[in-house]
Amino acid sequence: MRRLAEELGVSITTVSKVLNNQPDIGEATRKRVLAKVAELGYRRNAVARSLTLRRTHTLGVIVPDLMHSFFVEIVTAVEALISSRGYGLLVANLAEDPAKERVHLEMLLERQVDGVILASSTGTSNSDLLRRVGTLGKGLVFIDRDDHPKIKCHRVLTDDIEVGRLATSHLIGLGHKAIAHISAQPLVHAMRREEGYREAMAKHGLKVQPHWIVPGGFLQDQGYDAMQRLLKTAPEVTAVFAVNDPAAIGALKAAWEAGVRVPEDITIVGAGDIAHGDMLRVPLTTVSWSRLDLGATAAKLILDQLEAHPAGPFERVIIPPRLIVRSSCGPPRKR
Amino acid sequence: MRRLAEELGVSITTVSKVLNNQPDIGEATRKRVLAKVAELGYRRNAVARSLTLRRTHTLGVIVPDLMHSFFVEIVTAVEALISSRGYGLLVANLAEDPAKERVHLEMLLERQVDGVILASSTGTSNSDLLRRVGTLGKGLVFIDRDDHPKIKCHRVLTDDIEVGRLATSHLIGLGHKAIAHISAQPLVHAMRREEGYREAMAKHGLKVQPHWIVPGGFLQDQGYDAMQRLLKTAPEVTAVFAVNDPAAIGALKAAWEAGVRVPEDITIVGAGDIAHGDMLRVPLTTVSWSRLDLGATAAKLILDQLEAHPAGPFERVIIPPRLIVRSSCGPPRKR
DNA sequence: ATGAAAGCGCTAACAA
DNA sequence: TTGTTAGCGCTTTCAT
Repeated sequence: MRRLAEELGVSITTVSKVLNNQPDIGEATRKRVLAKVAELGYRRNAVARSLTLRRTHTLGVIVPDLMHSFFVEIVTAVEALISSRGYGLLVANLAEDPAKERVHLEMLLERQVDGVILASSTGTSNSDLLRRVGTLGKGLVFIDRDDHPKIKCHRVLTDDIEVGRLATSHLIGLGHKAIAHISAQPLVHAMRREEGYREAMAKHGLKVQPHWIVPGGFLQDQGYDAMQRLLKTAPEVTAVFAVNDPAAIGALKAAWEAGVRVPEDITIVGAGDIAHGDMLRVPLTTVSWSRLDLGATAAKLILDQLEAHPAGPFERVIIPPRLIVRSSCGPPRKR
Repeated sequence: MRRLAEELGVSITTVSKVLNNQPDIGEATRKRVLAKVAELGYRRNAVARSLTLRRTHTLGVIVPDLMHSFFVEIVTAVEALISSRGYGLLVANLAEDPAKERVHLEMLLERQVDGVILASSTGTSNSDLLRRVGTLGKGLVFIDRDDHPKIKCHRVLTDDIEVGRLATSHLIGLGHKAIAHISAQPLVHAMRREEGYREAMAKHGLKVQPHWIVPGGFLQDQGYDAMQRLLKTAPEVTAVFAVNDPAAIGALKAAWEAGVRVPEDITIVGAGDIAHGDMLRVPLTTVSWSRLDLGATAAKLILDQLEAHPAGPFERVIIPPRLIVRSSCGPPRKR
């Protein structure tokens, strides 16, 4: 910038003003500066700019598992929206290791991001840091999560109880009675899916046997293990609602390997609408809510808070879930 | 930091030195400072730090399609490695719109990233910017790409000719003679896959009919369209090598919808080893090279250049491809 | 319409 | 061992 000013014989201030479209600059000077900028291929230093402005025009996003298409789709939506508004996106992946969350949060805070979009994989830790994010005037949005009830921030999520109800009611509607659930602890969205499952069962007068609820997790391997256990301990079960699609796919795999056919012998429904779920060996019936809406809404909320309504209320946006019927579910048969 | 210094009655410099583990600080002072840091929950401002250091400890990565598991896996590997070394990752997605590449590159340069990892979707544009990346002393690595022959930078890629050979030879070995190729232009890695296809055909004395090469692209929809055309124009074809897995999946879909069975009526092989490729309706035979190695190597090269060997030679690392046989390929039959 | 000067929060010579 | 000083490249009052 100094170089520009020197070559043009104007002050640095003038250059700065042109670059920021300040109105108090003569048309002639403006043109000259702009020409020089183009000639030298000058680009202003966002780091220096951030230091004075106390704005980095950078957001951070933390996801539990970047390999899962669900989160990738959210990140993609966020990136698309904010990059069109001149923001950059720092991506941090927990790789399902909750301990990393703190490190990543600190990394983002150190880098002075203007806001954080978080799909936490821990329901209780790091609330000190999260609180600080708000205190520092930064934006904070929880996506697909409803933990940390004390933290004041935007939340964009689906109705997870409804997710559980939708999946379970579908199975019940097909005629199933012995319906198992592969669960995940201890995040509230997982617990709510289980709650929806229980509600649907109760509503139809079906009693849930304790051993029908098998602790699994959000990962394919965990769904696989859970299903293996389930096949042994609960031969009466004809249908399974898995907490999410990766777990459902793991369950599918475990079933095949055990020679149990899906959907003929056992029926499986997932949640989250994983990529290529329609192309699977058994196209997966699932519950879907828009990742695009989720990501775009989160991005919009945070950008609005930052640029338009710094003191606006904290929103809570529900992305409605809907059932997607494919072929992994059928009526019950004896096994 | 000033606050820290004031409360402790020492100079800002002293605090800075402690924070940077400088050896010329008394043990007592060091402890006092560290205690205060913990007490106040102080974290240094990376923006200010970057300004003086002229290092942001941030890398940028640009990928053509974040939704494609191939690139997500690379990004994941990069993020895992660099975040463990204290670096942040700015992610930019082209969403298969090559025009965005320039904007994203400028965004990264403006933000003074220490290096950029690039899987370009344009073979010729933006070489001015790319050259500048090198000039500015920043790291630059091409991943899975070998375009811009004039640009001096690290390159981590696979042997794409071999990819084409591997896929095609497999089909030939199965007894196929009329083998089509769904191609993509104009990036050299795509052209090399086609070259490998031609080589393998030639080596086995098979003549490639011009209409067997159908222009497609890297996207599922493009593979779908290409296959639809192919089914009409080349009924003699019994096997297809698609430029990548998404295109192969599109082709699979087009085949099913046309009532053509895979692999019985037509056999399909892809490239890139997409996530869940083994769980597809027809588990996809493909050529695979490690995305983890690709990403980790790229990250290592750039970090080494930055921290250890600023003047080291530009490396060219080849990640070897290998065939993964699943069930989308079988021997030829009449259609 | 233009510019001088101060300052954003930090690091690094160099002195003391 | 500690502190003083001068920037890093930019924006922003406030004069002129």
